[in-house]
Amino acid sequence: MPPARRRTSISDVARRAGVSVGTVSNVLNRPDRVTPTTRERVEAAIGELQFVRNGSARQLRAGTITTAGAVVLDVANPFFTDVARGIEDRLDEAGYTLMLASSDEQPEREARYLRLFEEHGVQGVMVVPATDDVTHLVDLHDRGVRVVLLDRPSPVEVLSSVAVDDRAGAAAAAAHLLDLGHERIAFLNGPHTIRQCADRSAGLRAALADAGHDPDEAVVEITLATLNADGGQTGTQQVLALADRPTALLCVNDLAALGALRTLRAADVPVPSGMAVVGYDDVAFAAELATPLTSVRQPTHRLGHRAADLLLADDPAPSHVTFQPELVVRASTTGLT
Amino acid sequence: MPPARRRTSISDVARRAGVSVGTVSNVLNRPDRVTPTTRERVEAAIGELQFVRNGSARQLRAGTITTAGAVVLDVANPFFTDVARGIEDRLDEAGYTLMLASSDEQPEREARYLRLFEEHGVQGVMVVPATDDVTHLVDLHDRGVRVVLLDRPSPVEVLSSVAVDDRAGAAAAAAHLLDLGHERIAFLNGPHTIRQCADRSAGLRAALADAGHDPDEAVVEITLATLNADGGQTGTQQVLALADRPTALLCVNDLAALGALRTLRAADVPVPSGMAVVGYDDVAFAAELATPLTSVRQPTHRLGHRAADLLLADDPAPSHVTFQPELVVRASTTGLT
DNA sequence: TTGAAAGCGCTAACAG
DNA sequence: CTGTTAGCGCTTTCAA
Repeated sequence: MPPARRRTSISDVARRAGVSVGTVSNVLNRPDRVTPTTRERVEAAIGELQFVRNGSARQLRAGTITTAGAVVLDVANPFFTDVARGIEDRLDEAGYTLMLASSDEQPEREARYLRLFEEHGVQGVMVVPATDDVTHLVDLHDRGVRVVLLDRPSPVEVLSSVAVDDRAGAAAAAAHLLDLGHERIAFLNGPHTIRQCADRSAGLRAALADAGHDPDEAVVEITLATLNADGGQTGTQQVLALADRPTALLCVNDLAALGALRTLRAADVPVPSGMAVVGYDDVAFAAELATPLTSVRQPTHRLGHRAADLLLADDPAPSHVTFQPELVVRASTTGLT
Repeated sequence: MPPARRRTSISDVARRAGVSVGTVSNVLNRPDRVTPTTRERVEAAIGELQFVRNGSARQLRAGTITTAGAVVLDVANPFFTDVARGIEDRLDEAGYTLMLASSDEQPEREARYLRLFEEHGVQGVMVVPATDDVTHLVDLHDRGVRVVLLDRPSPVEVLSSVAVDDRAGAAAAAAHLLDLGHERIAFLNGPHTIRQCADRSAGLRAALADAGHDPDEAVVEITLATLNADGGQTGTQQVLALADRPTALLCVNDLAALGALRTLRAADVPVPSGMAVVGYDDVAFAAELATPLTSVRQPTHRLGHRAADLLLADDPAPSHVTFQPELVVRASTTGLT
């Protein structure tokens, strides 16, 4: 940690150019209001001194900035980076900048970044909440920060949200597996404090119940410690150790499915004859795996784009957008190439 | 874009609690210097008013903050997110926060984010330069911002850098392909303005020359528009259209290799008998693909961790760290499972 | 067109 | 232990 440096300020520039600070500020913000001659002098001074505006001071006066923040569960998950990309693209059009952070599903980390963003006066935040409790987000909203819930429907009217129907996604996967004759399904899921996970669980059970099965019998749900390949690996090991082993495996995301496939291969369990596998998100590599992965596709880019839309909207009234997912069937369930 | 909101300030809190602003500041920063009774009163006021510190003002006084910025080429590339993860982990230990941005290999975008970071007084920046010219980074350094070059060796002594030996990586891939009898290699590379790409090209050619081949004959280099799966797909189509088709394909990263494999499969070109494929980065999914991918592994997490180390170092003297890559051989070159 | 000066919200030095 | 106050760098009236 180096010692605090003394940055050159607007008054250094003013002195150098032989003008007042007000004039420097003018060439910076309203160049037309200043004589070309003096402007050139000031610009020369800026160049020589390598002057860079102090954003904090600027913002302190202005109150807020053209920056938005996003907090997702895991930047290492392609699903979230694709969503972030959608956000960035939309923000870019409006001249806004995105600050991206990852909560790692930890509410404290989420809170920390949210606070950082708020303290620095962002226009708004888009967040995939790490927990079911959104009161802190409502508070944030009440303090004048635009809040858009990402990837999950808002439990409260006042917060905007852009989501994908998670019950439908899980139900589609369930229907497909039932079609193929599977009657016991293991679900490698995240904790139900994450709404998407709770919804997918509900969707899965509802679909099974509709088909005349007892969900408590038909579904073995395992809660993953981490929603990535390592989590999927550990979860799959647990499934394999089960006495009455299910014949199909639904994974909370494709990263977990990757871990599952790896584990099944190591255990010499053929896919799908020994165990059918369904992922979630349909990330880029899903189609290219050793066993191409059946997965629930979500409109990632549009999700992010739309969220940024709501963030930037002139009308502060909250909106709630829900997209529909789509099951993409591949060899990990059908065995067909 | 909502209108500027009036945030509640420290003086609002002071008024409410019936104390001075100095006292409020004290309970915020040095709680021990204030009587428990008044502290409670102030804390109550903070709670009632939902007060949130104004970071800009705070920082304006302090001069700089415990935040670092990182600009990578593409956040959607797992290689970079893994590096970012290494950075974050190290920064976290020191109580620092990371602001992550993606330049998309565009120098203007890189400059924009760098400026944003600098204006907001970050302690330092870690950047994977989008161009070969680093004078703007030297200037940044001269202005007192810590600069660490990520994933490429510094061309100037004064800038710290953390890199992986790109010539060695490409050379290892070349040696492996030569061993297998390949004498013509297509290289799906990025523009040479990106140093890593230039170095890998040089390493590849040098290795071939050392083995007695004429690099101009043995290597067909194709420059990708985008360093991802789409780029790899387009590049591979070009390779397949070549009159004297090479027998091996080296890709600038695993994303491009993913696109290559997809394209080869669509064209019914068997891997590796019709075309051997080597990736770069050895990302998580490389081992799980339909044809497990031979790839050059880089120590991503350590790379980021080390970069953050340099950023945080007490000693401002520049260091230059180079890691060695490691070729991981899989079926996409050997055909063995 | 340019300059002088107030003030954004906060922290820290100094008085009381 | 608490209050007063200067000042961080900038933008923006208001005067000249």
